[in-house]
Amino acid sequence: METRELRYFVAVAEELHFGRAAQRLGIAQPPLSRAIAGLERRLGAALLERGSRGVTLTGAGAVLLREARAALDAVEAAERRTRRAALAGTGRPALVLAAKAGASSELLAKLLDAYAAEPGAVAVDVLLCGPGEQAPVLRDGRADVALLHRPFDDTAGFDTEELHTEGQVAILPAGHPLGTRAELRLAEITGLPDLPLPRWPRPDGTFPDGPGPQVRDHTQLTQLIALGRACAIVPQTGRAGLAEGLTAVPVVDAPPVTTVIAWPPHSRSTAVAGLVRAATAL
Amino acid sequence: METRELRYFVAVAEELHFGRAAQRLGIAQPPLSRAIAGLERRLGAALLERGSRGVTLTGAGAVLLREARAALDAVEAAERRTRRAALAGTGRPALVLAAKAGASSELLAKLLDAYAAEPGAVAVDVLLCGPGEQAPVLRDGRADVALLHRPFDDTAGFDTEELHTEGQVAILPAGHPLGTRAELRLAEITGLPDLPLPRWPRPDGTFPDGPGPQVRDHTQLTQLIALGRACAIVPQTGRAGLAEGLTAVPVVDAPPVTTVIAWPPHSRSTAVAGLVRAATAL
DNA sequence: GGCGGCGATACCGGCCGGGTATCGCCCCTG
DNA sequence: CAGGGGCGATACCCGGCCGGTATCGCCGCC
Repeated sequence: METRELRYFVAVAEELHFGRAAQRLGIAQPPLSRAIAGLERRLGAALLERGSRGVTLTGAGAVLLREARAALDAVEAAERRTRRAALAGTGRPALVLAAKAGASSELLAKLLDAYAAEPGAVAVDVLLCGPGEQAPVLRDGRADVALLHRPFDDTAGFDTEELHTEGQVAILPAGHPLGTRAELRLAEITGLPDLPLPRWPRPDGTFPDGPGPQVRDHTQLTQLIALGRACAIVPQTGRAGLAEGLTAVPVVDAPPVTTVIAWPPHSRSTAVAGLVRAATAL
Repeated sequence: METRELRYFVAVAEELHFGRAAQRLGIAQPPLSRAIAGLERRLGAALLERGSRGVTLTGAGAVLLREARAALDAVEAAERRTRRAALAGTGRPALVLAAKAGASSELLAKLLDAYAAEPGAVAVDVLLCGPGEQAPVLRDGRADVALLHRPFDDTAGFDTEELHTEGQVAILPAGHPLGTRAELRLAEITGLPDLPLPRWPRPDGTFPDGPGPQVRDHTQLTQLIALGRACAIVPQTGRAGLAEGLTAVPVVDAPPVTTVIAWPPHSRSTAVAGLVRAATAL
């Protein structure tokens, strides 16, 4: 199977429409039809059900969609990482570290400093991601290493080392009655009608239903809290540099957050290994 | 990048010789040279150093070799799993479970029984592997799920659930002086000049240096022990059905062995999920 | 200096991927 | 019920690229 065929199939499987898929791929529709038909013939399996109103995936098609996405990510990763490795020594970014924007900034700074002090350290770029974006970025090669936060991020499929575990705090508007308490419990916060928890975007960009404002980044969040329109539960270090007008109160029964450093399991490169060593030595 | 190019590059990188690589690929040498040159041109990176005596990998080439192997495994896995999914319902093997030959046979039997009793269970094939072979088999799609044994097998890159933890025992020839002991320590066994630990093949098929006979499977091992030419340290359940002429003694300070069920992280198919559920419910 | 090994280059032929035109089918609608 | 439009499949053609053979250029070694 060629990657071209996989790309074609993914396009059709996502659009469920040959015409739109062809358009997205920048080719005409007939070659696309032929390519899919050829794929099905070679696999000896129907991948798509051509019904009278629209196209649907067969069981085998659903399997191929999942597997093809993973395979294409791996191919893309190969290309990107090779390009990056080729620049090592000459141009700059020999290693890309992905981290969630607005999180672990202190840890991140210490890590970069510690690694830079090592002999043989290469230039490290930091790629700041939206929540939950680190894993895909690591899978498709835009990054080589990532800082993830359990239990929010799924670390499945990567090698990891734990770096740090911390409790969580509630961030409240400064004047809020609960802000004077020494500690809180989850149940006291999740049910507040005046301060709903915000909704974060899902990986596909849409928002879950429910009350609470939609937020896309940290700045929006702090602003909303300061306005008294929301509250949030975040790891303790999120309290550092707390903006004007916000208070933090520990939430004793919130699950602890573990920051881990993660990398693709097959990429035991010396550069990655060095960064991991620096991280665990912190 | 097309998978053809990746296959070509891997062949050259492994052979470090264009002629032999071309032969292995079943093509002539000139198209291969051109394909690699094209790849290097498009990546803007030298992958191979053509020296006067032979070809060597550049840094970027080494990165691409690792990444390309992973990517090709993923593509192969996509193809195999799709073919298998297409047969589900009609022909038989809809799910393939990899397990180490000669290990966990009791657990395996219970697992297969428990899963078969579930509603909606599909046909499961068991693929018996040599030691350490389960992970590659899972990566390239020959299997969908595997039973692995920590700390021997590397579970990096997979989702896992722990099933069972057990201590290890030493297997000795029946008449051996240590065979009468109630328990042993690692240090008492590893140094025995008359009963060396056997050497298992590495993933590439070669054997590490050292004393001790070379063994490739469980049968050879038991035979060698019965002959008084070796001893072994194996998980407790390996004692079940102990062959004539062998004794087992617990090794109290050997690391415990955990049997886990593992599957590729992206393949949350209902069939795999059902098997995992059956396994954890044991 | 000649020879042999090896990768690169030159050149050619056939296949296949991609394009345009068109068909066949089904659904929807007036 | 007839007509039209949307959509995927088919027919057919062209060009590029993949793969083959022949040959060159370079280097090391008898």
